[in-house]
Amino acid sequence: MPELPEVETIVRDLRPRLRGEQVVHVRLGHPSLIRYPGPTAFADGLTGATTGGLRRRGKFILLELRGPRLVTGAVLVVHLGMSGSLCVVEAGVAERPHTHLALRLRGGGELRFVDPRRFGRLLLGAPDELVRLGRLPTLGPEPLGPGLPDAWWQAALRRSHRPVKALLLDQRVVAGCGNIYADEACFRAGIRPQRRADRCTRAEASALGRALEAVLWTAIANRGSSIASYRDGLGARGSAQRALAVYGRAGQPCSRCRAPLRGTVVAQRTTVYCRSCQR
DNA sequence: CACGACACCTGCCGGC
DNA sequence: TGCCGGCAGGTGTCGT
Repeated sequence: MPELPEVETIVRDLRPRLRGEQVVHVRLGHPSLIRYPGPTAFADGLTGATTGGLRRRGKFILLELRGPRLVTGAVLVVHLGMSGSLCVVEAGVAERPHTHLALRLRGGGELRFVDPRRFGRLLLGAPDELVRLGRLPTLGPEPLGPGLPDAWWQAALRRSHRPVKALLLDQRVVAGCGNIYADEACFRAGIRPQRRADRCTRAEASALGRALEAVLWTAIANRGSSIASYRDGLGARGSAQRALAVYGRAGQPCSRCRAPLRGTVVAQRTTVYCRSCQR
């Protein structure tokens, strides 16, 4: 559910509400979401900690923390999985089902992580240490910010025999792209998702990189997609689903050529593309 | 090593 | 109305 634009939206919304707060109480839900350390050390480390900056890395949310039981550089790491949401509410607000973490803050707010399917993850520690311990994956570069140069995309595609879409979904290649924006980027670049990466021209590789940047920036400007249960950091629905060109539109006319969009499966994921606009 | 298949969960939607 | 199958934005693990 949440890809880079959704996670970015949540981080932007929550950042001002989390800076310089103190955690006065911790409540955990299902323990299996706590991936590091164990639930007891996790709760103890958070209790009494002071919050700092909030940032995004790929689809991960990182909240900087300082506390008596925390190593320097410690962060609370949150991955939303397919169905997770993160928001700050007033402490008195009724708790939704599947709330797996509630941090009561001295200022009267409460940071809540809700995740019905429990595909999400929570970790506590210094990011480089968590990677070294094998608790966090090594991620590829961020596709936004300065953006990745054409030569980078050309090299990445040339190196792989996999379908272009499989590359876009691989977080070790580039961090943050998921199923929606992989399809959207392929459409915008005029490349079929199932096309073998190393059979793309250099111009197509460059176009793919620029297309991914464009669809991600557009989605961020729209505050993320709002398919199904997505909520941004304020608990409201996003609006980018109206802007999607292909995702969720199998059988509907292509916005560019009016031919019916084709639904299929690529890299084990539902995929939609236009047979005439994408080659 | 690189890749594909599958497992992990609950909720929701459409069809019968 | 109610039940059931199918499907969902992600990723870790296992086998080839």
